[in-house]
Amino acid sequence: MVFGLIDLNTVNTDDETSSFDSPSSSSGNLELPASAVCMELWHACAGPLISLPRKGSAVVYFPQGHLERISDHTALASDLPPHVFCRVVDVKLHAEEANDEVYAQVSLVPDNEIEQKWKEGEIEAEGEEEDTVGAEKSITPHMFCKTLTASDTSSHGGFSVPRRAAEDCFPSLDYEQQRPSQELVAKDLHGTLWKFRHIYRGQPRRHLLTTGWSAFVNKKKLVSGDAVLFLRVADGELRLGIRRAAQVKIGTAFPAPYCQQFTSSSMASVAHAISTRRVFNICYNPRASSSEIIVPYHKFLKSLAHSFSAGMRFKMHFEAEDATERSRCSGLVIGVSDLDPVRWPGSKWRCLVVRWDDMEGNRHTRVSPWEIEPSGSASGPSSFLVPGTKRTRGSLPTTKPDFPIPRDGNEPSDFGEPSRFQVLQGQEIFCFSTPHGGQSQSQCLSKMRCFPGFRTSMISGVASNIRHLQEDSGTPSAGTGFVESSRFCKVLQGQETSSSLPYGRGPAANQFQENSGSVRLPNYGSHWSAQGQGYTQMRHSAQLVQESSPSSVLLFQQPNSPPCNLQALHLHQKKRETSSRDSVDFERYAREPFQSGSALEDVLRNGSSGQSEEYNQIESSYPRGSQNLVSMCKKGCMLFGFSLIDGKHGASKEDNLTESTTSYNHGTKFLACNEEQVHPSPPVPIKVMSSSCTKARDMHAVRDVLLT
Amino acid sequence: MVFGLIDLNTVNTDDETSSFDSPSSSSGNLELPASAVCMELWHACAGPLISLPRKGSAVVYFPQGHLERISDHTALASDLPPHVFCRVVDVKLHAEEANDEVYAQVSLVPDNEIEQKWKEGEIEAEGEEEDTVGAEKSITPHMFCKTLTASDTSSHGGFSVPRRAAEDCFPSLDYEQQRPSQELVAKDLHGTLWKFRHIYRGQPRRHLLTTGWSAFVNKKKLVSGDAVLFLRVADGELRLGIRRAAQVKIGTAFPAPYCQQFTSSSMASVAHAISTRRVFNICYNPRASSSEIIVPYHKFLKSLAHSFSAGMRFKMHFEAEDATERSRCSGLVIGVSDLDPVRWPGSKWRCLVVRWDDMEGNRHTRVSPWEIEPSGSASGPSSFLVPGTKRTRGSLPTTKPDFPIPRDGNEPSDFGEPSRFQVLQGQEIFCFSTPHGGQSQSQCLSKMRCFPGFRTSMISGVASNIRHLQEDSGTPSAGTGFVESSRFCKVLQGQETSSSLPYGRGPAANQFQENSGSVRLPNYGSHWSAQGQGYTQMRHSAQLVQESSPSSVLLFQQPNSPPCNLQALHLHQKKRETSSRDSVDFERYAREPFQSGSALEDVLRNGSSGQSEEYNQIESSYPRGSQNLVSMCKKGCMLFGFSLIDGKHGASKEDNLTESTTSYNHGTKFLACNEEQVHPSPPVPIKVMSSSCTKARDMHAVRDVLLT
DNA sequence: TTGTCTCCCTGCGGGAGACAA
DNA sequence: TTGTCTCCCGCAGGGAGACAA
Repeated sequence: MVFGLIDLNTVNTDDETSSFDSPSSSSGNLELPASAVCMELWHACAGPLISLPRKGSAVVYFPQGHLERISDHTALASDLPPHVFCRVVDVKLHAEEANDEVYAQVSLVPDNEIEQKWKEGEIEAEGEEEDTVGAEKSITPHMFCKTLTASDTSSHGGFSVPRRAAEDCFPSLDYEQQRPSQELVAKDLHGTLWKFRHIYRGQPRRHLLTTGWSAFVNKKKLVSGDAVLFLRVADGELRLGIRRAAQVKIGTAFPAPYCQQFTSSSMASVAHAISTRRVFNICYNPRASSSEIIVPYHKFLKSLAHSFSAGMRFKMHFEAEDATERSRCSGLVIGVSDLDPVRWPGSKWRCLVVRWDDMEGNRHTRVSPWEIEPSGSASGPSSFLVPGTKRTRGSLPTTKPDFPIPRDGNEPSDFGEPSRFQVLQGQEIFCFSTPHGGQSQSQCLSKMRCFPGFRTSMISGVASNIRHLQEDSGTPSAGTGFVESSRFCKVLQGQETSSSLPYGRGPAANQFQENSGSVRLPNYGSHWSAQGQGYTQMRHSAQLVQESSPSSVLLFQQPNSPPCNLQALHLHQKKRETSSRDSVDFERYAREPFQSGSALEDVLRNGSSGQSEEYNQIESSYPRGSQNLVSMCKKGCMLFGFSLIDGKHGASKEDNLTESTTSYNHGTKFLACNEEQVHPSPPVPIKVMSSSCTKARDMHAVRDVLLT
Repeated sequence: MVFGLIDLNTVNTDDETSSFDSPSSSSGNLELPASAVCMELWHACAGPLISLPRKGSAVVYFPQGHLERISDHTALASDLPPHVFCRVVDVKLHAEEANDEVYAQVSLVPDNEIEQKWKEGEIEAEGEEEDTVGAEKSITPHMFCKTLTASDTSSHGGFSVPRRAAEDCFPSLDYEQQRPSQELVAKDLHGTLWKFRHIYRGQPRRHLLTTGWSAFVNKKKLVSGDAVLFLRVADGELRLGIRRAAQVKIGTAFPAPYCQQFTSSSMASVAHAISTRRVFNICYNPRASSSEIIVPYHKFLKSLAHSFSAGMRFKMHFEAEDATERSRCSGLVIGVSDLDPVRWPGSKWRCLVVRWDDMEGNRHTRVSPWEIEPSGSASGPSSFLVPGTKRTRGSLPTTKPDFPIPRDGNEPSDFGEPSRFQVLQGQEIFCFSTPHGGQSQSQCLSKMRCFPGFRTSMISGVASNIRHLQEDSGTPSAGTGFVESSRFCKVLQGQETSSSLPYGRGPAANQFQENSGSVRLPNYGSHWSAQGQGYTQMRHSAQLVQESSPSSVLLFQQPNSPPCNLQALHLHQKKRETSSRDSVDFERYAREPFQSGSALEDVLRNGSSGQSEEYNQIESSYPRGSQNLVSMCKKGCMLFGFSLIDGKHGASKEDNLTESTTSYNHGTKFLACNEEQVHPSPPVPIKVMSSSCTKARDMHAVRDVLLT
């Protein structure tokens, strides 16, 4: 049940027609095999940008890129083809002992069949439909992630726990006492237990972790800007993970020993395995932002559907270390040629010579086709970006399809379709509502790859067929299928929740078209659904802008996009009170994705028929913190005191209707901020930290010396 | 010059006839090649028990033992012979980064010639004469080693520097000041610099290291019982090493990464190298006490000269971790058989099945012939132990030489003949003066292997030919040639010095025979010499006994053994004031070892003609701390307030003459204590530390976790 | 609601002499 | 001479409410 999934602005809701009988446990028939580390925690730590190939899916492995990654360019791989078509045999989740960095070990086996298809130019989707959202399970609803503030990491005092997070994730305290406190025990990725004193004190009262917190910060070498995440798994156990800020990635200081094993030392064995068509392993660091050397086959295929030529403008989702770079990742293709015509003739790896619009970043002057998205007036994405434009099955999104396009169909990304815990982060959706063509659109779209839930739900509002939704999801313009997945939990900063609400398609679609200037953008990523939604409330536009404090934890809510998940949860809560608390049958969604007549479709069909009265009906049934939730919603979706319709930060619905361009700018701004949530890296507080907490830093330096 | 070699009870003196023109630098044509670590420091850290094969010498390598050492007993080595005859190609000195443990990488190459000789039963000494004491150089006279007390390692206060040590090793302070202090910078094995504040304060005044000391203790994870050693090398630079107590060997917690490389992972490559007769490397940990898998060829040969049979009693120098086990290492041979008749037929490795007299220790029930020394009434050693018995060249020390004995000649141990910094530790010498036969003798002799200087000088007093000295040195009874070498510096605990005094042979030999009940035992290890000695003083017996404090640092002085080195130094000081302070030409000794008519022989001839008036003449010329030295000697060789003739701990000369048995018991006791100097491991202070310094220990635990 | 600040207070530990072995 | 003890004192840092954003 979604009982515990309640969080601040987005709510996990279930389709009432789906079966919720199976309890949600932390194990199950998971797609990824049980590994050394807790899977939910792994995904929580990996963050929403993670893109993991699925077991059983078809991918392309680029030895050239692999050799590029490891410094040894002299390594032999001469007899390897530039593109090795593989089947993913296994994906194992791991975490570095030294720095808690998560990584995955991907086992690949060369697949002649895929290669054959590739050579024959055959377009195939090879029944990956079932694989897309399939087999995902094990929700971990009680979770929060908070970027550490300077106070959190200072040596004076402990960790300030967001109230809702504490109430959601921690055992409840006896508030009758003068200073309620308890001991929390949380297990990290390595199974290490950490004890904290959780106390509720201060004037005004707040939740704090005191004793034990400092030790944790020091041991983990956390600095302000890093993020910690707590999650309560099914049996009530607490898990504890960290996400380091991009700048101070210790991974560079401590080269991952296990990862290293797969990157540097075993290139020869990889080559040998490929030549003998045996299984080989590749290390996959989801937080490393280098070009991936494993790309889903269909993404690879689709990227080549474009005709890249000099002069073509493009956008790139540039996952730089510095999150701020993210909003400037457009460029111009100035040539198409082999990177290494001698050793890798015909390789698509970085076959495009590009010039970036801004020359600040020391970016590669070469990119691979699948890394970028063409932009420009004539580019394909606009074909479905125009509101109301219904795309039909088989229509090609690109204008110049000089390469066979994969057949339409339910072909989602192999790299983990957003499945759950997607949160409403609607601002970038304004691209859809404000098609300014070319660059702006593409810029938006490229950003959207982080939030596939939005895209999907967006499309669900446009297309009349669920399958079209999937189809569109696979269009290059929508991220070339390489959707960064928060497979299990896109844990969001601060008060954000871990699930989302699918958006109904019928009335919603109409509404969407009617209000072509504004888009209601419910979160959709996890394919959860809610039958009823407080739709009236949803239409309140709201936006939270990250304020001056860079490490503040805020939710970004698109103006005019309905922050309905809260209500939807309430609604669902009301309707499914009898279900077990933590059980949500995602598996069923996985097995029956987007089938007409399925439970999910029912939700989609009815989702947008929000009834505020339903919301009112259920507000009393909310178990904990319901007063706050209700008051928030009554105040126009206040989030932690911020009104979601606050004119200061958000635009009213009317504003957006008339000032879509302004809204778009908001959207642009948002994206940078949102990226910062993922890579919490405010420069200022980090600097403050390094000066105000010299002692702790010194200790870290000492440890660094010791460890190296 | 030996100017700076002065220390408390033993003195480095030079033969006045030798050339002292070449300054003693820390480099030179050293036998061991310059390696990553400071050689003097390495040897200082390795301690006096170290036995390193010499470059160029012939050794026997036992793959069987190698496989035994590494846990992988399934490793292939089936095609290797049990005895691999090798030539030592190189010896490289290293130190573990993690724990400062010293080790050596010995490069061996299979040598057909040696093998051929072995197969033909040929006895050879193959010109190793020159190699024995050859090429040793680079004295590092200013050095001291102190076992850390609880106070030294406590968090309150610093390190109490023994006065003499401070005066000898550290730059002198301006004692005019109220609290004289200076900054010391010392370099450890890895080249890391450590800064300490050296202050002379307190009432009464004492030398202390304060600021910086705690950091050093914590970084190195020192506990009370560990020992630190400072040495001042030629250019005045300070070196800083540590010797950990045996019990808390961190080496077990941190398996030596580099060492590991040579023990576990490369057995296959070793086998391959041997089969192709190429160079291979073996890790050699001088402080690990397991049976050595590399044994000098001549030692191997001589050990097989004995006819081992069931019922034979033996003694074994048991280098257990726990030093206290050292005095009970006798046993009975109960069988001779192959350890592994299938895989290693005919192997001498642990071919003797033994039963130990005490069954406490979990010792091997099998030993190798070269590990033990036969004992019993009929055993050979007594043949030259009887005072006055002159052995002639070619006489066999063993009674049943069923194996060809190596030809007589100047064939010292390949494993580092004691060269310098041997200190007078005469107690075990009483074996010679009190021959009780069999077991007692052998026990003494086996102990003597630690102090080959004594043996050599002892013999020099007996034999009329220098070459006989070497010959005797090679007899099995005198340590089977496997002499633990303090090649460069046997750094002694506390106030002990780092050089020794050769003992004249002519008059000394006479004297020796005259006073058959007591032996004057000047230190001899470094082949330094003094022409004149305050011999009257020397004959004062003195002994320091380790008092109740287990970590106290004391010198053990045999009653009735003359602590003459002090005076000898004074004498020499007087005579050679014009020489440069730190220059001692050891090289010349190395080039001309024991040649008749050489400078050294002159010394030996005249050494015992001590003149107390000479001592009196020079006392005023001693540069620093001379008053103390003089007063000490005048008081009957007081050492730090302990009278060397104190009846409480030592026996007077007369006592020893009439109570040699008692003296022998003293000797037995001494040896255990001396071992403790090498492996300073008092259990009590360590326990105290772990309770009183919990914080520091916790930090270590943290680091352990981080480092593993 | 929560980030930051300041204040309080404890305890660690460095540094000194006292004292005794 | 030096190991141990105790005392002094500075300071790091944990923990609390105040205050404001």
